[in-house]
Amino acid sequence: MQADSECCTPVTASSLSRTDAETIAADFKVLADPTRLRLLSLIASVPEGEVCACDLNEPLGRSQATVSHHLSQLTNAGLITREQRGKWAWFRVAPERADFVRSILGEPAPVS
Amino acid sequence: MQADSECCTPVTASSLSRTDAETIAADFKVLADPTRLRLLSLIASVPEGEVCACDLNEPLGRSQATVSHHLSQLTNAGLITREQRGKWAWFRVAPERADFVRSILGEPAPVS
DNA sequence: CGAACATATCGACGTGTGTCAATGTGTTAG
DNA sequence: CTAACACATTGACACACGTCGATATGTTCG
Repeated sequence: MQADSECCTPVTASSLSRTDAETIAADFKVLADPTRLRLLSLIASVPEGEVCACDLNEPLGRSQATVSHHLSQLTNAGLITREQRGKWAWFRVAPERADFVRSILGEPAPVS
Repeated sequence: MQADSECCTPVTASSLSRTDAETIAADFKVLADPTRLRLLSLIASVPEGEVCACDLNEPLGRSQATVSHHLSQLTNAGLITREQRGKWAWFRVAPERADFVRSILGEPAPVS
């Protein structure tokens, strides 16, 4: 792995396990899509705190099926919550994640 | 887009632009891969502060080509820096990003 | 120069995923 | 009950991307 000169350091220190890395990567993967970020931004920006899915299709320019798919992903990740009310589904940013979501949508670089 | 009942809120508030969303998503995409996270973790965990690429192939269990590819992505994203020293390439966590990187690798959920 | 080595790049492959049209499920209105 | 509507699910498709073997680039040493 190395020749004979003064290279290298052993890398003995503890690092992420395969499973931990996969868990963290999965969390980031949810945020790594522009449509999902805009969806999250739309939900977070509404003053009432909640939006029904019927108002999310048009501003995103995506089909109803695609928006529904992304809403599921965001819900499964625990970033938003879903509440069925009559024939409409209402979404809001998960309270525990509100600060995190706000910090993400603020600046170009993640968290910074 | 809606029937006649009391649904829905206009969603007039400002949200992410398409280009902003793409920029942020690209940043997260770099962090959304287990191998890249473990690579970042290895570099961040070495006490000397820098590691040469020759010590990163074996602990990751990936080919030299794959590790090199991921190192390029992390470098392009500004998360690590690369310094050619002789025939070896040395990598360290970018100083400006050190706090951010540490916060990521600490807990299962991103930033929390 | 030429050999040995470290790293980057290339080409190819398999898999994952964002997208949509079509269809299914459940709710409300008449 | 039936029609209309809101939303979820399915199947298919295109494309992005992680991965590797092979090869290219660049460095050191004799």
